[in-house]
This record gives sequence, C-alpha cells and structure tokens, in this order.
Amino acid sequence: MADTASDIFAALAHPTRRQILQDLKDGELAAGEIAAKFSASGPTISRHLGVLRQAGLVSERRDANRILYSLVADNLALSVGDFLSTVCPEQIVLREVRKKRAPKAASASEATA
Amino acid sequence: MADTASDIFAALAHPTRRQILQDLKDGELAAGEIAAKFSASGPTISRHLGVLRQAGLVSERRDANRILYSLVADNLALSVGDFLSTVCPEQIVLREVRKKRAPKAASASEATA
DNA sequence: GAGCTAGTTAGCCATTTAGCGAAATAGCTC
DNA sequence: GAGCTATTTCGCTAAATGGCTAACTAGCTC
Repeated sequence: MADTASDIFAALAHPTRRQILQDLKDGELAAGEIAAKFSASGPTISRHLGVLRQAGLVSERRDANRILYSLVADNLALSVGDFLSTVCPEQIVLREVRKKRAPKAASASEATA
Repeated sequence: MADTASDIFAALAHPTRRQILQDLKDGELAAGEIAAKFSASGPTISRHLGVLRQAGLVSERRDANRILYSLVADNLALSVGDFLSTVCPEQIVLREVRKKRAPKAASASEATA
C-alpha cells in the first residue's frame, strides 16, 4: 500500500472493478450477488473486491453467512477529484466533498483497512 | 488497446505518470526536460510518455531536435469525470466539457494514436 | 458434530509492467 | 557525410496482475 492515489487508479484500471463500483452505486450487495453478474470465477471476483477494499473504494460487513459490500463514494470522489482538479481545474469542479477533506480523525467513516 | 477508460486509469496508476501530467499542466515540455525531473532513466520516461500518449492524455509535436509533449486535459477530464459522475454524481460535477461529448467526428482534437 | 452455503486464501500459470543499458532513429551543424 | 544531441526502440530481467482450481474458514441448521 505505497500510495493511495496509485492504489485507487490501479483499482479503477480494470473494467470488472469499475463495473462492480457502478453496481454498488445503488446499495450494498453480497459478494455472491456481485460475482453472479460476471463470467469470472468466484475467487477472481473475490480478489477484485479485495483490490477495491484495499484501495478504500468499498467497505464490507458481515450479514450472517454473507459478506455485504458497499461503495465508499467519498473516498473515490475525493482522491480522483483531487487529482483532476489539480491537473485540469478548468474542466472539473468538486461540489460538497471538498470541505470534508481537512478533518482527518473525525467521524466513523474510516472504512475497514 | 481494449478499453479507453482502462487505458486512462492504468496510465494514472503510476505516480511518475501523474507527476508528468502535473508538470505538463503549465505548458508543453520536451521529453528531455521531463526526464530531467525524475531519477529514472531516459528510456523509462520515454515509455511512460508512450503510455500516456496511448491513453490519449498527452500529445506530441516535433520541434527540430526535440519532441514536445503537452497535456490533453479534455480527454482526461472527460473520461475520468464521466466515470466519476456515473458512480458518485453527488460528489462531483462536470463544468463545461460535458457538452463537447456527443459530436464524435468533429474538430481536430483527436490526438495522435 | 455432520452437512450445507458463502467467501476467501493458497498454489499455479500466463501475461503484462517497469526498470535498465545498448543500440537505433531523427534532426541539426559543420 | 561526420559528428553531435535528443529521443525512441530493442532485448533483458524482476516483479506484479489476473485468471483458474482446489482447499480452507465462517456461519447456519439439524
């Protein structure tokens, strides 16, 4: 886990992982439900989920037998938007996430890893 | 060159390449000028530039002996912002690039590859 | 505990990536 | 063309990635 931005962009570099994030946009899903949407094997999807989690883009919680994944949209928008607004501030603008940046050890949305 | 978004995010996954984009933000630079800012060898930087160019994030032009690279900010903002506004539309908003999306075979900003 | 379902971890293989130095190409100047 | 600078392409090696199957862990039910 060298650099957060690198982890995040690397996580986004795979179409399956981007699709997983889009699927999670509408609410949390079990690992199996996610895997069912793809032709890849369960373990493969599990590893994709691991990459996303390590990048801080999803969080997980147990629900009995299953593990439910959900999107951590702030983390995504923050890191990517941060880079975007550095390199091409003319084209992009952050809306409300911006202000949440400074307070580091604040609320309880610190994800898993 | 399977998927453009994948190419772009993969290109952004490397810190050196992100730094190159930031360096180009202020205007075009020769390959050697870029390479001089890093500890990596010339060939290594040259390949990073190749990755960025293939992703459509930079364009190049010859100036006598040298090759000048410049940022293609629209491409960057468009693809990344497009994904961002799909996955987390609450956090991010595109400003003016949006409207240029539809016209496909229009102006001359089609980059090199 | 046996048996079941849900997911992850552990090996394994093929491909890609990132780095390097050496060699090739492009363009300039004499 | 010789010689110079700038940059890329060529092999090479080491490490990471993505896929699979097989085996393990976690939790539930009987």
